[in-house]
Amino acid sequence: MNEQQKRILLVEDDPNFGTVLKDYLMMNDYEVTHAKNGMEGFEKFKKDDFDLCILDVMMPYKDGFTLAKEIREKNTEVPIIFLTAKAMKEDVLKGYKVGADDYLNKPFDSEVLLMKIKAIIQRKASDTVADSKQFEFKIGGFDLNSKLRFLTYNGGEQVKLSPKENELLRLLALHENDLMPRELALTKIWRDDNYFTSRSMDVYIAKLRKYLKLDEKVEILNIHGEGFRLVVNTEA
Amino acid sequence: MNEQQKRILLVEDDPNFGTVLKDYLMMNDYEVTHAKNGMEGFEKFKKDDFDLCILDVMMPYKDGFTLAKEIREKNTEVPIIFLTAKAMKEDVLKGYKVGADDYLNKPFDSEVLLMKIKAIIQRKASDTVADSKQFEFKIGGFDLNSKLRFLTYNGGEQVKLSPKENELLRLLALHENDLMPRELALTKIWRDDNYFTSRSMDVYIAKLRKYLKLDEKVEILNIHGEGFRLVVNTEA
DNA sequence: ATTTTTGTTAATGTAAGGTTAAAAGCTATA
DNA sequence: TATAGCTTTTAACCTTACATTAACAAAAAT
Repeated sequence: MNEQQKRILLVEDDPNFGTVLKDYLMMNDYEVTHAKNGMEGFEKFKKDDFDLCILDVMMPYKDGFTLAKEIREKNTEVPIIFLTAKAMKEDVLKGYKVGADDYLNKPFDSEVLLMKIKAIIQRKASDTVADSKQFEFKIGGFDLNSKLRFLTYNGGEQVKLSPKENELLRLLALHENDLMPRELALTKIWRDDNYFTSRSMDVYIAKLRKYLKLDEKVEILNIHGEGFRLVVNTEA
Repeated sequence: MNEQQKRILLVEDDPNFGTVLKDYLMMNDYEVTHAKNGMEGFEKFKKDDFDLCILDVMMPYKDGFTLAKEIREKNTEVPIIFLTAKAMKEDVLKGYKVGADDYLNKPFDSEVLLMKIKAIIQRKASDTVADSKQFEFKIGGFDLNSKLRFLTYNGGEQVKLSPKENELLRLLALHENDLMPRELALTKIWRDDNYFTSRSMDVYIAKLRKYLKLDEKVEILNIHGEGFRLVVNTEA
């Protein structure tokens, strides 16, 4: 077998620590690009295609969170790990809002980092692959253009979708006729899973159902405790 | 929300360390059964269904390797992690021969353990799904889709099943025409075996019988004191 | 005959989901 | 910086879905 080497963008301003970490990761079969600050990090990010970003939070010019936000604007998928100088709850929260997949307090055990990297990359690999690039869907009489965020019924009028509406419907469409687990939507779209985000999602389901009412063959079913299922009934 | 809690069997004779570790794992959303020695460990293993076993190697009466061997005889799948007092190559090898999935030298970083657990459980999950988890069954004129939790009769309308209904019917289907022991359903589905859960199960049997009435060739028979048997009569 | 086990229906309590509306966040633009 | 126009979250209230327990009848075992 032999998966191809995974590519990591490491943004770390401390030259000693940065080089050591880079070498360590390379020894563990990752291809590592090391940027010395946020600016450089973003440049390198745009130029290349990474499987994971490891960002130091404390950096001159451009801190890790700001960089992460910029990266997220370009790419909503790539996993991000933050390195923080010490446990700072505020920061951690802020990090999660940007869509961090994990964070680590320096100094950290390098083996822990390695395990996290493995877990994260593997997780992403199993979700994403084919999915991540599909933006147009036929759903019964509807056409969803997920890039431009609109829904048309029988070529007629276009309904504009909000970002969340759009992502949720897209996720449902990707799993048409199959279970779309609640948890999946929450982690992929809301990047958080708690009572309120879950209720928020229910609100969006209600909105989507309203849009989809035009075609009575299309419906969103609930699977209690599991998630939702977008079905398109074939028969009359 | 969400995946169900994973169950860990922890066999560790040092009471202090054992309790601390148990608490730590429980804080991280695992359900932990703690056994204080190999004997007890094996008893608990037989009674329940675990997703992972963590075995201390050094234990009085029955060491971890011996226990692992016994466990393997009952179950070739369940992942096993060994805790060894210190790096001992010999032992490690011996462990792998028994089919250990990993080992850790005490003292170890608890976060590392956590990551290993996650990785191992996930890996198993992804192996297993396809094979051992069968989700579609034909039962006479019925089709059971156990993933989406519905039952159709002759391609007609879909009846939604509750989680318990679904799991119970699936278990019966897995043993079609054969005895499905009461105790099996109780430990696998209810994860508990007492008067009330047993009565609860009877209620579910009644519910399933109601659904299955549509096809008079399909029935659930009781084997007094033993369990139930899902039969599909072939002749007219 | 009488004690256990099972069959079945109904009642109860709790959790999850459906829906709408109000509040809070954003962003752009005046 | 105020404001208009959106998006998203939170709140509230209601309905449905589930699992358990109770209650009583029937069947099987002793």
